[in-house]
Amino acid sequence: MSISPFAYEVPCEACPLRRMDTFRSLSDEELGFIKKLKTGELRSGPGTTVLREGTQSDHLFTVLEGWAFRYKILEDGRRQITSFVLPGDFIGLQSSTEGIMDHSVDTLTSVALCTFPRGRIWEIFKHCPSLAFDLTWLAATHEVILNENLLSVGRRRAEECVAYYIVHLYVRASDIGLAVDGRVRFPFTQEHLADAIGLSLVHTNKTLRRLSKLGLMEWEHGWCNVPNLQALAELAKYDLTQKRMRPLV
Amino acid sequence: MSISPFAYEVPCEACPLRRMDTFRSLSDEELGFIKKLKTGELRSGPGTTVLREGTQSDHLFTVLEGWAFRYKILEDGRRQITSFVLPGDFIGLQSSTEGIMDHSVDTLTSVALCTFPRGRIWEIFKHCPSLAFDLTWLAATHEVILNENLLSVGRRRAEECVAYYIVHLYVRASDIGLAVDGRVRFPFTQEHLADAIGLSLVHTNKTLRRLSKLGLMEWEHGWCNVPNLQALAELAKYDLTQKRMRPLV
DNA sequence: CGCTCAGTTGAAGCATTTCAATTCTTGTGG
DNA sequence: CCACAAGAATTGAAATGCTTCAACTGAGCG
Repeated sequence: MSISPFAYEVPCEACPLRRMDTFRSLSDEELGFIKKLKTGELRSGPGTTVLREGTQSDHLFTVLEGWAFRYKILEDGRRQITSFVLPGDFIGLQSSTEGIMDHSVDTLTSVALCTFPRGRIWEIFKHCPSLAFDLTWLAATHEVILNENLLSVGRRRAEECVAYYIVHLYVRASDIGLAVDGRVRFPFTQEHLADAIGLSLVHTNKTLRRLSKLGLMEWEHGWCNVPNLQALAELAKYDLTQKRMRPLV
Repeated sequence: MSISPFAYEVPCEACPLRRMDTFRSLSDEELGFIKKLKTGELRSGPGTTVLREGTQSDHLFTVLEGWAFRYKILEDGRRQITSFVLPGDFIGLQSSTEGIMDHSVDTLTSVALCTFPRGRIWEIFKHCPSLAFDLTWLAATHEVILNENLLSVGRRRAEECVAYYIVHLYVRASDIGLAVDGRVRFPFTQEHLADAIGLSLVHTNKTLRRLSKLGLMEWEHGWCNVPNLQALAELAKYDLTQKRMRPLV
């Protein structure tokens, strides 16, 4: 996985997201609008807390590059990762009012974020409905992810649970063009995975090993390969066909 | 709990939601817009499936009255309830594109829904940004609920988990004025609760009994009373102060 | 080259599930 | 108004999946 390929601020015309065919192309008007709203970029190294639960965030972010994750923690340290954040994701909107975050976001890799002032979000709705619609669509899409994960954590057993999450991440990353020779960068530890699926680290590890020995997946040195997605998805009792697609408008 | 207090279609001016002080009041323009979009009402008895996962829904709904719940099921019948649906909630938006639902919605009581054609949602964004903003805010609010529940299912132990969910529902229902003499209608079975928190029915039952004996809650004949919310919330390690509020706009 | 963090493994303990049976509620028809 | 059936709640006991503890191995880094 490359470190940021651009050394300083990116003009929206050259936004790396625009090159991904997962995202719809924008009209000149939309583009101009985004440019006007964009206040800058935030670059952080791995292991940085970008947003902290309980604090107020004056900015919303679009992820241009890198991996991060959203999570909540109980007072005694138990952590639940609610979702992973990949390029194209929008973060900061999922807060209660007044910009108080209901969860934290930490980076996993070096990350480039595009920043927008929260106070001006309203302008999007007022002047650029198509972008506002995208925003809502993004939120709805994220909700689909949360729903499926909730099903997983609540009702799947360890083996299904791990299998599901591997498939989920593998597909998501592949969809935005992060696969290289069928392998996808997994820039996180087994502990992160454990915290995402609500299992203990040890049991997650043992389950991973079992899946590996069955030849259903390989995850070494930060790269993951799933030779037969269909097979792993079936083990997870997960319907691969319900893939997310782009908005109607 | 009363059956629908209105026998036939409700004009938006008299919408029961408008009487709740949780919801912001609408301008004449907004009201007119909603009236134009509203295509009718859907009334269903308890135990009805309003939306089914995998099917296409041409309508979006606002809940005027009654309880329902969103859920997903695995092929072998294991069910995860992702959230309960109360008056003021919006359902149907949380679908993948093309209106294919990613989850189902069943009613718990008699329910009155206000219906909007999905195909015309775009008009809201185009012509009534403030309502579009509300829609997004609603989605973000729901995400907060999902996040907290995910934390619960994944990382809280049985006792905390049950305590959290009771508090959550009690507060949510109270907030929209459903509390009567400090008691709230809980029109669902212990099995529903079990499926919401990802525990077995038996263990949920035993945990409920324990909490009851501790005097932290009473739930009988479909009504729930929590004499000391703070105490129950503390047991759940849940911060009651992070209450949701209404949108900025 | 040694320190630290991530991954791995076995074994013991325990929370939760599953099984099975009984009681309590609620609604329905005689 | 009572008897009965069906659904919901309750309880004990056995089974098990997952967690915790503990120890070791391996990889990456200064």
